[in-house]
Amino acid sequence: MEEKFKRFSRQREEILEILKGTKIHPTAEWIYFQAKKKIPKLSLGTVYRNLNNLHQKGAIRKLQFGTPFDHFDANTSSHQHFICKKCGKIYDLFLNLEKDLKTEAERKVKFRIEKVEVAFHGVCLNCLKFSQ
Amino acid sequence: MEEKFKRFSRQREEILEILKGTKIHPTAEWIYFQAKKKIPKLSLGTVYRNLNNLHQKGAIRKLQFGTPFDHFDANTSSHQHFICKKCGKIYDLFLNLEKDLKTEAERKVKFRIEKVEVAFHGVCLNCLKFSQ
DNA sequence: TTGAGTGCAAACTATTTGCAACTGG
DNA sequence: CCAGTTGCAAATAGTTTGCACTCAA
Repeated sequence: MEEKFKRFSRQREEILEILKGTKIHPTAEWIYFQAKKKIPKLSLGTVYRNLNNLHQKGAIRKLQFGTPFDHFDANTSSHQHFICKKCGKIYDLFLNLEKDLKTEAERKVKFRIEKVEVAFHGVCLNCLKFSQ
Repeated sequence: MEEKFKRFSRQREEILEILKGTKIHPTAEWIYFQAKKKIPKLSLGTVYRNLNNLHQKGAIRKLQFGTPFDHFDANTSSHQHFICKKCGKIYDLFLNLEKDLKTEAERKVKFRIEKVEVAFHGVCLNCLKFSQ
């Protein structure tokens, strides 16, 4: 699935491994600093190039939550996100209604729907408890 | 509802009117060029400042669709978007499942959910017909 | 050998911001 | 008046890109 690239590269391998090993939906820069621990000469441009490459190939998801940063997610299976406006943390949700949403949309319009993005915004339990 | 500002300004009024009068979910620049027809001295910075202001007050929605541009929408009632990856056009959808989605999410996590964003990506009917 | 991939730095560009001037109440 | 708002231009900052070099196949 993720071997649609022309060639192997240690940088790309490492970037994908790091992304698969976290659930925090990191930014390019976070991935860059993690990967730099193992590949000290790594450059940020390479991280961006590979993330875009992986995204185009469908190996990862690229997410925007209204912050100035793009976030990345190696979990490409159907799930949703909750973004806490206090702490900025991004949580995964696994709701069953997503496919119904697609079905309902397809009943209303004759478009070819390829992707559904669902994002919830609000305040997470932790922030509700402690910062208010 | 939209009069939570400290003072009246012709620029902000015009920006909001233009946004209310379109369904294309325009960018700041598009609004800028439209408004400039009536207020020639208008600057792009003012457009951004007012759009952010209106957004913070809840008078408009700010949308990101994976393009480098922010899009704006004066329709703040519950609805979803479909973005065509061929022509870039943004369509409104009005699905009934959105509140169920919120309910299902609230059953799973004890977060305070304030906003739900649903975006579909794919190819619209027009592009399906004509460009393949 | 060769062209895909990299590191580096400069370029790009959407958006934000500082500041002096303006203006609405 | 005087604080909110503007126009202008410069700054910011996340991302992209050109180029010479490296390295996988």
